[in-house]
Amino acid sequence: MTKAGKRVLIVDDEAPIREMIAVALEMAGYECLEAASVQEAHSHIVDHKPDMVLLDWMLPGTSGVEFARRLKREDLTAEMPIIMLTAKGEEDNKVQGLEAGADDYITKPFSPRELVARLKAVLRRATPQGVEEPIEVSGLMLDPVCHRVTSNSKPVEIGPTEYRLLQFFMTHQERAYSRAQLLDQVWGGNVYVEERTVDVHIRRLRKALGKAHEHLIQTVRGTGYRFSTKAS
Amino acid sequence: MTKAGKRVLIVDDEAPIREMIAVALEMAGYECLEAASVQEAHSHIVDHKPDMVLLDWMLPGTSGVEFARRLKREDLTAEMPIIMLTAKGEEDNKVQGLEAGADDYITKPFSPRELVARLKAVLRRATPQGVEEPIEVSGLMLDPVCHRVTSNSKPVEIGPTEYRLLQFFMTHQERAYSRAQLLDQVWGGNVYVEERTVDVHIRRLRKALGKAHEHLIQTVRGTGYRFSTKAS
DNA sequence: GGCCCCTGTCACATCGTTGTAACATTGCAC
DNA sequence: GTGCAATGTTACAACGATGTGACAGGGGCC
Repeated sequence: MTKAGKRVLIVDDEAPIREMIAVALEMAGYECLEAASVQEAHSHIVDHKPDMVLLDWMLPGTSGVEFARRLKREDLTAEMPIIMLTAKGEEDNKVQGLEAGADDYITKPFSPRELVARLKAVLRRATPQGVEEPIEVSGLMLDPVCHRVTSNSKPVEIGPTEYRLLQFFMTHQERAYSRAQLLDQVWGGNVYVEERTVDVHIRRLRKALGKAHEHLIQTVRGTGYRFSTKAS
Repeated sequence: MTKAGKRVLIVDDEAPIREMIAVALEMAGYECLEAASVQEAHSHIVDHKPDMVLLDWMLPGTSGVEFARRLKREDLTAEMPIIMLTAKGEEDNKVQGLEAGADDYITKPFSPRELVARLKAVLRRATPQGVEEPIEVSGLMLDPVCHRVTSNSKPVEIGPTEYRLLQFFMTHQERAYSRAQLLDQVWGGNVYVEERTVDVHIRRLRKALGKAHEHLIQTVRGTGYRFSTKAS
């Protein structure tokens, strides 16, 4: 859900440059949107809600800085990180760019590696490290910060998928979910796996939780599964 | 200790620039020291133990880079964050500056806002100064003052990077960190290295700690690493 | 210059995880 | 009880993530 590529909007009026950037980013696992103009960029933003924007300094019509400023002013987009791209020699613009609210600033030419590294850094800082509180249910505890699960204080060994599954259940208790819903929420929307795979992971999770807590994961016959403290 | 403004030492031979920076920083709640030369800077450092140094590239006598290198080499000042200031067009020096041990790098002209932002970022990353107590965990001890690590009283030979990595872990126990976060915190946000590099240094650290303590550094599959005394 | 240490990266080895299929069991409808 | 569908359980091969050793470049030191 989070690890699955973030969406990056590339705004540049030169198609080859956009393309080059897009290729680099896609290889790094990002999903790319491209826009040649401010107008196009804006509609992309509205339609697809990208996680961040790569914005060229030079754009036909409204300039990049101006656009950045506008994005930062609107509530909807104020939190969206922006990296500005500029040709070498326009160094003076740097200050303007950062003051317009850009989160970082890259001078062309740049290596794909540098781009990806900076992009990662910016995304990392922008992603609110929400105050992740541990969740505890009758002796079963999941601590997102430590990335650890304990059953009556004893550590529980589970793989990443089981961890996400359990986390989802513990944050959505008492409600039944179909296998399809679980695949959506835990695996991520755009993967194709058999629904029966869910059963197997449920089994693994139950086994890992042991007799002490396996009953918390209940089968809802004909529908799916439910995490509940009440007896079924 | 933290709430009260941090002390920042400004080293630049041009008084007006020092003044401008000082005003900006004081408005942001920092306490400023000024030095026009390396000698003056050095005595300020000895006398007042600033929390960080803003260092101009061009200085009479010893150059800024050289001074930075010297600071990083001496135990007393090795942990002190440095931000280098440079005039426009000396972009190439950037690499030199960072390699000399600077934590960040700002090109003149810069906005006060940028300066304060970067300074905050660097300070945030910096290990909390002040009373540097040795940290001890089940026979593994790290003494920041002596810059030394011992495992059951036997000295542990590690390089600078492994030392910083271990120090970070020991001051942030139990919590899981991604490779990206470790790069941010231990390497500094402005270097671009492969994430797998973290694995290699983890390996070197584990090897150096030996069987007695290597288990303290735990792999969190699919996520990163964690320093913990509890079994995984 | 020559030596040594540290660093970042690569290639390869190893290990854990994952999805699927095959088979066993359960529960429900009749 | 019988039959059928849904679910539980196990085994396994492929894949991805991590461990590991080796290497080249750079800088400090003499």
